[in-house]
Amino acid sequence: MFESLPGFREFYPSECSRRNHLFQVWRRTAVSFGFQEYDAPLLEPLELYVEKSGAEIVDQLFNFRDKGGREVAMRPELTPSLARMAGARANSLKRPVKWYCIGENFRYEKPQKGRLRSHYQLNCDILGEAGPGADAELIALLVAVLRALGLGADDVVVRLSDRTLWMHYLAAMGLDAASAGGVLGVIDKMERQGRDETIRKLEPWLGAEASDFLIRVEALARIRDLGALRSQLSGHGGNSEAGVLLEGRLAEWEVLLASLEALGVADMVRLDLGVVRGLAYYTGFVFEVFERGEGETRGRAVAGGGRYDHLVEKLGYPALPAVGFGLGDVVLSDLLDEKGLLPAYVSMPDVYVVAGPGDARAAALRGATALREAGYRVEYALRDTGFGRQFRFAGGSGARFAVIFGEEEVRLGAAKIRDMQSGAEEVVPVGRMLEVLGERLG
RNA sequence: GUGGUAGUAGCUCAGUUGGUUAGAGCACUGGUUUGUGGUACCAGGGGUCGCCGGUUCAAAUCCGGUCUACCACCCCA
Repeated sequence: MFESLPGFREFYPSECSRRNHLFQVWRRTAVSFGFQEYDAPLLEPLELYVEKSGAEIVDQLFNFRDKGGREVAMRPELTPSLARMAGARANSLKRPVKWYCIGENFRYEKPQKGRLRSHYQLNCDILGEAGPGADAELIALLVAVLRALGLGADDVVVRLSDRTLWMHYLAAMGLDAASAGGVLGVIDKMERQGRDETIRKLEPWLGAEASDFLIRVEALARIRDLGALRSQLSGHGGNSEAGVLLEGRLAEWEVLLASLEALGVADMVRLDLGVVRGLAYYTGFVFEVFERGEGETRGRAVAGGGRYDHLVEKLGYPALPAVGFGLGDVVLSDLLDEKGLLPAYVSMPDVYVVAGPGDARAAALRGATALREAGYRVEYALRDTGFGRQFRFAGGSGARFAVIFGEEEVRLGAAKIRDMQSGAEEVVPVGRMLEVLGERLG
C-alpha cells in the first residue's frame, strides 16, 4: 500500500471541482481587471531564493540536487520567477504590466492546518508603475476576488500597512537603515509573542529605550485612520529630513485611500501598521488579509502582498517597480468551508441516453454522439442492460433529460425525450431532437 | 524541530476484564419477470484492526518503537 507524501493532497473529483471553482473565480476576476495569465517553472535554481527572498524562506525550501549536480528548489512562491521573467523583458513590455498566475507552490515544513507542503496560489502583480494607483488597483482586485467568493466586510479585512512609513519613522527616531530593518522584523512578530519577549528583542538596537519605544509602536499599530496617524506622527522629525519624508509619505497614503474609496473597496480595508510582513524584498505598502472574528482578526493570513520595488533590479535587470499579492487555496478553502461558501459541485450530464437492444443501441450511440457534438454533456450505459436499470442510472446521474432510443422509437426514426424532473415525455423525430432539447433546456 | 491526542471497510463509528471465521449505518455492486428512475425490499463485494516488534496458550484489545493526522508551541506565507 502507498500513501501520498505528507503535506501533499490528492484531489478526487469532488475536491477537484471545489478547487476548480476557486480557480474559475480567481481567473474570471483577474481577467475582469485586465490581467493577463502567465506561468513559470515549478523547479528553479536554489540560488533564485537564497539571497533574494529573505533568509526566512530558505530554511523551508523543498530543495535537492538534480542529476546534473545543480542545486534546485521547488518554487516556494512565484514572485522571484516573475521578477526574472518581467526583468528579462523589462524594456520591451508595455506598462503597466498586469499579470496573474494560478500555480502550485511548495515548502518543506511540518504540515498542519492551513499549511501544507503544496498549495495553490493566485498571484497577481502590477509592474512598471511606482505610484499608489497600482497599489489601489491591486488591492481592489484582491477584494473583488474575496467578494466573488462570497466573503464580505464582516468576514475578512485587508490590513494595510507601509514599510516605507515605518522606515521613515524609525529614521526620524535616529535608527540607521540596517537597525530599522532589524526592528521591523521584531515589530512583525509583535502580535505573536509577549511584550517582554518583544522588548528583549528590541534591546540590541534600542537598549534601555526599548520599553518606551514599544509603547510608541503599539500606539501606532492601534491607529485606524489617516487623521490620527498624521497627528501622531506630526511630533516626529519636525523639519528634519526624515520629517519631510514622513509628510510626503502621508500624501501618498491620501492618494491610496482615496482611490480605494472610489474603487468601492474601502469598507474591506483598514489602516493597520501592525502588519509588516517577513519577506525581505518588500519596500512600500504591504497588506495581509485576515479573517474577522469578534472585532479582532484571527487565524492565519488568507492572503498577503505588497510593494517590492527593488527586487527586479536586485536580480540584475533594469529597475522595475512592482506590487503584488498571493492568495493561497488552503487557508481560503478552510475559511470558505467554515462559512458554508463552498458549493458542492458535482458535474452532471445534461442528457442520459437510454438504449434499447440490438439496432436500437447503435441508434442510441449515434444519438449520443450527435448530442455531444451539439455541446451537451451526455452519458449512457456502457453495457446493454434493461430499461429499468438504465432509468435508475439516468436518475442517479442527475441528468436533466433522458433521451430514449428504444425499438419503437427507432422504428419510427424518432427519440423520446423525458424530463427527469416532471416526468413529461415527448416523442420527436430524430431530426428535431436537438431543436426540441434546445428549447427545453434554454 | 518540541510536546499532547488519535489511527478498526471509501465515510461516520461499535467492538464487553485479552478468547473462535471483526460488526453496523451510509456509500458502492447485483437483483426484485428484459419499456420508465430518484423511495422500498433482498443479496453481495470490500478490512493482514496504520506499520514493525514484544508479552501471552491466545492481541483490534496490553507494552515499546515507527509512520500518519489533528491540536498547542517553534517557525513562517
